[in-house]
Amino acid sequence: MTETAPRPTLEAVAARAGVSRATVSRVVNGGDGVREPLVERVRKAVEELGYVPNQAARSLVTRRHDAVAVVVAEPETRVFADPFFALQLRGISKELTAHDNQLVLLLTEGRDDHARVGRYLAGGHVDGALVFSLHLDDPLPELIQRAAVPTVFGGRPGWSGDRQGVVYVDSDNRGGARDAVRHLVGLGRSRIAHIAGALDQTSAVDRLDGYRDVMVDGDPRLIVEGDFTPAGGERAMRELLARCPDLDAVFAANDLTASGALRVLRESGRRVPDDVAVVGFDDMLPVAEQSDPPLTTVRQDIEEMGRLMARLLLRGLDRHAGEQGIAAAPSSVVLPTTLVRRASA
Amino acid sequence: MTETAPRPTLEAVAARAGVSRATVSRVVNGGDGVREPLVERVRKAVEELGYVPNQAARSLVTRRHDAVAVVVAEPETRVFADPFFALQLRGISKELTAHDNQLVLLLTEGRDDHARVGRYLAGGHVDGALVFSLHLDDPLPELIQRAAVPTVFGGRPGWSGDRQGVVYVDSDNRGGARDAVRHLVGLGRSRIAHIAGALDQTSAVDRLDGYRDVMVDGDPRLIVEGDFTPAGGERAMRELLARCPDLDAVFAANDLTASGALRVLRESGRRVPDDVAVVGFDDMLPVAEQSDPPLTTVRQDIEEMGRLMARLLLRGLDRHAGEQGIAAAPSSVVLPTTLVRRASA
DNA sequence: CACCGGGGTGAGAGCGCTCTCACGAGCCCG
DNA sequence: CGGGCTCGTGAGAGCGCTCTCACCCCGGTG
Repeated sequence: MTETAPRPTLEAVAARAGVSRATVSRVVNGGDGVREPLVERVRKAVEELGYVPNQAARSLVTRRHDAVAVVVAEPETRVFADPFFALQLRGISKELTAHDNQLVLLLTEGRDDHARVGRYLAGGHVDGALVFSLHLDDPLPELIQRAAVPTVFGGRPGWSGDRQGVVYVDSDNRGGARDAVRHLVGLGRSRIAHIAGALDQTSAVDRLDGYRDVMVDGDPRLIVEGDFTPAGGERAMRELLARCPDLDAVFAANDLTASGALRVLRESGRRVPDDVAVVGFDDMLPVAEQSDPPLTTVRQDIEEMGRLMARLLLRGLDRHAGEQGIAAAPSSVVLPTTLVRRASA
Repeated sequence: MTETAPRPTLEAVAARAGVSRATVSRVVNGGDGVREPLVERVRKAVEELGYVPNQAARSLVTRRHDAVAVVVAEPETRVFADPFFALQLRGISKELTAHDNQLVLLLTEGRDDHARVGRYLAGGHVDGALVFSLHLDDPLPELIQRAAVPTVFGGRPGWSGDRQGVVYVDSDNRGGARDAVRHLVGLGRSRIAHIAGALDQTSAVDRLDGYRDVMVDGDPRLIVEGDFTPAGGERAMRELLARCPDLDAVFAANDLTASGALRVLRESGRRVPDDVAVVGFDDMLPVAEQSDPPLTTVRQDIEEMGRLMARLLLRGLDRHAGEQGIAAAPSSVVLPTTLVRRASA
């Protein structure tokens, strides 16, 4: 809690180096077109004075902030129940750092906050935004569209790819689900149930679709909606067992759900994987690896998703600045998933 | 990815409202000392134009940014293995938002990043910093001290409270550990082991101290160092069983460690809690609640810790600005913990 | 040898805001 | 009824930086 000392300005550096402000500015910003001896002198002065450019002054004229907002809709309790969020953030952070951009974190919590975020983005405090908006009825995308800030979404937004110019990064939820179910089929299972996630989220819908892709003409009673939580998994599993005691496999929408299902299966006296094989989704380590038995699941490279989101955004930002030809606007990316085989299936 | 429109300036609002820039500025910043009719006119103009102040221009003159950096040392894999980090962040975010401050997230990863963070903080881009630095040998605190930025630490910093002016928020790790061990004693256990956390972190040291507070003259062979991970818990538990097969209770440094211990105990044929009672720490829900049996553990109010850190920092910032009397510099806070009884002990 | 051109450098005008002052009303008091 | 007050308002000077432009000094050319 110390008082901040007065910091040297460009002017001061210029005086010390015996050059003009303009020259110092040039050196500080790359040094192109300045002759070597001068560059050296300026560098020395910068060093000696411990000069650090004033970002506010710079932004004022450049209209650039080298900062990106990351918006996370809080009601996503899921976001806090697993390391998903943290990993993604790490990927984003790495990429932003590599390009000298700052990360401004905006966590929202209810309607009022949405307005706040909208105002902030519209306020032009950041160059772009990375938004996690997984619910179908989320008002955030709307606000962002109005704020006219370059944006990349994490996860396919609810209103689908219809609106033009919408860029997102997502895992191949549908393909991953297909792989999971196919794996179960390959194991000789035929009565394969699915505990879906909360179906107001695209990831849940996509995983369900993937399941259906494989289980064409499957028994609809084998599908129950969960909510991505262990408790939801338990509830759904009980219902499934009541409905179809003959099921021999379960594909759960995520690992948390699977862990709940596992518990109920154990209670009911079923052996996993002997009687019922179980596959999860996410490969959320503390859960998947520690569960009993360890969970076969679908892994998505979460950190890479984050990194990619940032990369896409920055690329888009460059386009605005550089205008180097018609570098196509970045388009959405869907990352592949991989099946991780453990003991449960 | 849309182009940002040119935004109205103070000047424009002034023109529309038929007043001077100064008056608009006054209204925008609270409206004190401006007569009602004018306030109204200005408000209307602001509304109609959709005016949002340019933060860069404002910062340039006020030297305030209304932004706080949150620095998280990445090597803390622990930080990403549980919702700890996310919860703390949520608490911080809430508090900052309530005071119209932005949250700039700085994740570090190795030495280079430390320098980067040091430069950033020294650059005066933010008004203060909240730093999570849990390792004893962390160079970050040093850098921060040099950057002369008001700072509040999350968790007691390694070099202890000796340096004056250091403010931190921590859980009562020692007290919580005492409660845990006393609970085991109350259960009639006497051969109580402790699997410590990584002892280069103050939280681990404090929990160990708490254990020792109760187990005075305890068998030193009952203490093994872990590393806060399930794998570490397994390893430590094996060693403990080999050393002291007669142990009847385990206090683990955190829930993850406890979950590893639980698995080894099960393997070894011990029943929990009948043969060996187990207590964890953190009350990290997905682990503590889902483990088998559910874990008795020590809960800390993580979100509150975050909120408190932010509050302390903002208060310190105010002091610098307001100078309202000798409002004592904020001092460190240690939050109480509570024992949560479940099935494992 | 005068001229032109180009690259390196400096001067200066803002970017949008806050804040200090000076100023002009009103008001109270003598 | 005039002199001081206060309160409300406007004018204007920066905050520290970037960027355009003019200038100057070269070397190469006609």
